[in-house]
Amino acid sequence: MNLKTLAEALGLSQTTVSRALNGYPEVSEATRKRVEEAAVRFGYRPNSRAKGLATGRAMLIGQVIPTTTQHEMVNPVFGDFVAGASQTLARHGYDMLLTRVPGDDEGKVYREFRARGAVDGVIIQAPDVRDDRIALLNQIGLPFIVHGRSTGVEEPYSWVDVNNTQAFRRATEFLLQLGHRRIALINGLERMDFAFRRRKGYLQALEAAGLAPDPLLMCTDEMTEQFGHHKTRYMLGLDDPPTAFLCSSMLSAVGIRRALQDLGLTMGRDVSVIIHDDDLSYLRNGDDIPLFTATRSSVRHAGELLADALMQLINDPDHPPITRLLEAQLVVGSSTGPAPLRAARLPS
Amino acid sequence: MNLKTLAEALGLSQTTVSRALNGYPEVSEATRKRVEEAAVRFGYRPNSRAKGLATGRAMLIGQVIPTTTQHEMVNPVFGDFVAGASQTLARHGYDMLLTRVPGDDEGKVYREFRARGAVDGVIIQAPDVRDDRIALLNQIGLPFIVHGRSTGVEEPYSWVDVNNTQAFRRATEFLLQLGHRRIALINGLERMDFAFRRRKGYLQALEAAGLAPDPLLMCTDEMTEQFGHHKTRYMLGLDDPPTAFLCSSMLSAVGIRRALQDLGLTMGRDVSVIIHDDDLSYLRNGDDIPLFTATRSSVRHAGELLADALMQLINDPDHPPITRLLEAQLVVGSSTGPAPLRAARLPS
DNA sequence: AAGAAAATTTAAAGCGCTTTGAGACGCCCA
DNA sequence: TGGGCGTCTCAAAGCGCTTTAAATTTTCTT
Repeated sequence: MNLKTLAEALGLSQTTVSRALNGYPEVSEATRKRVEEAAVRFGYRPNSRAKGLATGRAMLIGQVIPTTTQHEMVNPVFGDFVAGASQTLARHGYDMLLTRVPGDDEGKVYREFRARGAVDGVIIQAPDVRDDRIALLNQIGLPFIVHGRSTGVEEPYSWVDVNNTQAFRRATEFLLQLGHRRIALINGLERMDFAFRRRKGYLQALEAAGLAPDPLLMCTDEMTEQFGHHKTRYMLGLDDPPTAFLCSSMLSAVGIRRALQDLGLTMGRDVSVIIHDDDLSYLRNGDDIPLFTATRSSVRHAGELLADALMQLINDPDHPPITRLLEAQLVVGSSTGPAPLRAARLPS
Repeated sequence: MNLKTLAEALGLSQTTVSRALNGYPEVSEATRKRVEEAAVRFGYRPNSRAKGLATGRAMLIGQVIPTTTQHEMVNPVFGDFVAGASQTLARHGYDMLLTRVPGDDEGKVYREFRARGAVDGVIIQAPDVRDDRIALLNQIGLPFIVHGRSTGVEEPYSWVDVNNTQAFRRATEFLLQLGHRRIALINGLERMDFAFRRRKGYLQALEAAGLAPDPLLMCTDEMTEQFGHHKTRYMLGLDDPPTAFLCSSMLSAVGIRRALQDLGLTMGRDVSVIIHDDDLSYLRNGDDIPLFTATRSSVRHAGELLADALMQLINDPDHPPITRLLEAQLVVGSSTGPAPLRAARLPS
C-alpha cells in the first residue's frame, strides 16, 4: 500500500492525502479524519526512503561502535548509553544507525555519512585528548555532539560530559580527610579524555594537600576486572603500599575486591576503595546502601540529555553549540573508612 | 556532488557512470577506470535514500533494543553481540538500525519496519518460550533470524543458538561426578527460552542421577550481581544448603563470589560454582586459567554467524530457514572441587 | 568495403514521497 | 450579476538513483 493507491482508494489526490497525514492546515478536518482512518485501516505507512528523498532527511542518527583499537573491546557503558539516547531519539521519530569500522578509519565513515546523506547527525563516543574527529566533523558540516569532551580542542563543539575532574578531586579529598596518604589511582587509558581529567582531579587534590604523587601508585589500561585485580595485587606488594584505591570503573573495582578478598583483607577497614559508578542497569552498586563509595552519574541519563541536545542542533542548523556539564554525586558506601594505622601488605 | 553533476563533469550519461560504479559489464574498462577515478577525486558517494528507493533495499538491519520489560534493563551481552553482528554486516555493506519501543509493543515496530520498508531484515533477541514475534514476522514476511530459539514454536524459522540444555546438563553432571548432591540453580527469567532450556538440562542430569530437584535450590530473576549475592546468602542459610551453584550469568556469579567471601568461604573448596560464560570482552573469565569453571560460548561469535546467515536469507528470499546450534565448551577453572564432607552453612 | 554482430553509450521511465503553483468551488457583498 | 475572497483540492515537478529499451559506435566477417 503506497500513497498513490491510498489516494485512489479514497478518491483524493496524493497531495491531499499527504497533507492530511502530515498535519498541514490546508485540509478540512472532515477530509483529514477520513484519510487518517483509511491509513490505519490499510496499514499505510509512508516509505522511509521515499520520504527521506523528498524531504532530504534520513531520520537517523549515526554512531560508530566504540571498540578500543587494541583489543576490539566493547565498552560496557555502551549498552546503557544507547538505551538512554535511543529512547529520546524515538520520541522525535529518529532511530539510531550503528556501524562498525574496520581499523581506526572513523573519519572515513563520517565523510561517507555526509556524502551519502545516510544520517542527519552523529554521536561521538569516548573522545581522546585532542581528538581530531571534532575538527573533522566541524569541517564537513555534519551536526554532531560529543559524549565527553576533548582537552586541547579549542574550536567550539557541542558536548555532554560528567565533571570528571571535580568528581575525582572530591573523591581524593574525601580519602585524604579519612587520613589516607597513599592513594592509588586505577585509571582508564589516559589518552582518553575522561581518564585524563580524572587523573587531573586526583593530582589537584594531592597537590592541595601538599602530597607528591607517586608514579608507582598510578596505572592506566583497559578497565577490565582483571586489570583491577592485577594492579591491586601488585600495589599491595610494594614496599610502601597504598591504603586506598581510586578506581575509574565498577568492573575493575570488582577485581580490586577480588584481590583484597584473596588476601584476606576487608574493604572499608584494611583498604578503602572509591569508584566511579556509571549506574549501569545490570551492575548496580548496591540497593539502598551502596557497596562502593562512589562518584555516581548515570550514563543512561547522559544519553537522554545528549540526544535531546542533538535534536535541537539538527532542527536549527544555526544553533550555537550546546554544552552540558553534569556533576557526579559523591555517595558514601561501605568501601571506605579511616586509614589504618598500619598499611595492609601482601605477605611475601 | 551527485550522479548528474559527476556525469556532466565526465561528459558521460548518468547511466554509464552508474553502471561503471556498480560493476556492470557493459562498460569498457577504460571508461570504468576514468569514472572511478573521478568519483574518488570528487568524493562522490551515491545518496543512500535515492539508491534505496531505486533498488528497493534499505541496506539496514533492524534491531529492537532488548530492555527487560520490568526494569528497563539493558542486557550486558547486548554490546558484544552487536559488535560481532555489525562487523559482519559491515562487510556486506549493511548497517544496523536500532530502535527503542515504548512499552512492549515490539510487534508494532516490525509491522512498521515492513510497511515503511525501513529495513531489509531483522534480528530478534532474547526469545521467550512460545515467543509470538516469530509467527508475526513469518506472517508479515520480513526476513529475520532469532538469536536463540523458542520452545513451543512449531513453524520453521531461522536461528543461531547455544545448546543450553546440553551445556547445563554437562555442567550438572560434572558437579555430580565431583560428589555434589545439593546443587543450586541461579537462573535467568524462565519465561526466556535460554533459561528454560538451562533448567531443563539441569533437571535432566539430576533425574539421570536419581536425584529429586529441590524447589528451594532453584531461583530465577534478572541476572544482576545482586541477584547472585542475595540468593547465595539465602540458600546457604537453608537447613540443607547447597554445596554447589550453577549460575546462568558471569555477573550474578560475581555476586555469588562476593557472598561466599563475605562468609569467609572459599570457592572451589567449600562451595563449587559453575557459570555460563558469554565471553564478554570486558568481563573475561581469567586469562589462562579460568577463574570460574564455565560453559563457554562467545556471544560475539554468535553475532557474526547470525549476521552471515541473515545476509543469506536476504539475498535469497526463497532460502529455507537456517539453523545453527553452537556447543558450549565446558572449561574447568578453579571454582569447582570435590564436594565437602560437610556443607558450608551460614552462621545463624 | 559492406553488412552483421558485438561493444558501448544513452534517453527516459520509474521508485514513493513532498511541495509548488494553480484550479475549482462556494460564499458574500456591492 | 459579477467580482473578490477563503477554503479545499489537484496536477505536476522534483528529490537522486537504477534500469529498460533503444541508439550509436566499434569490431569482425566474408
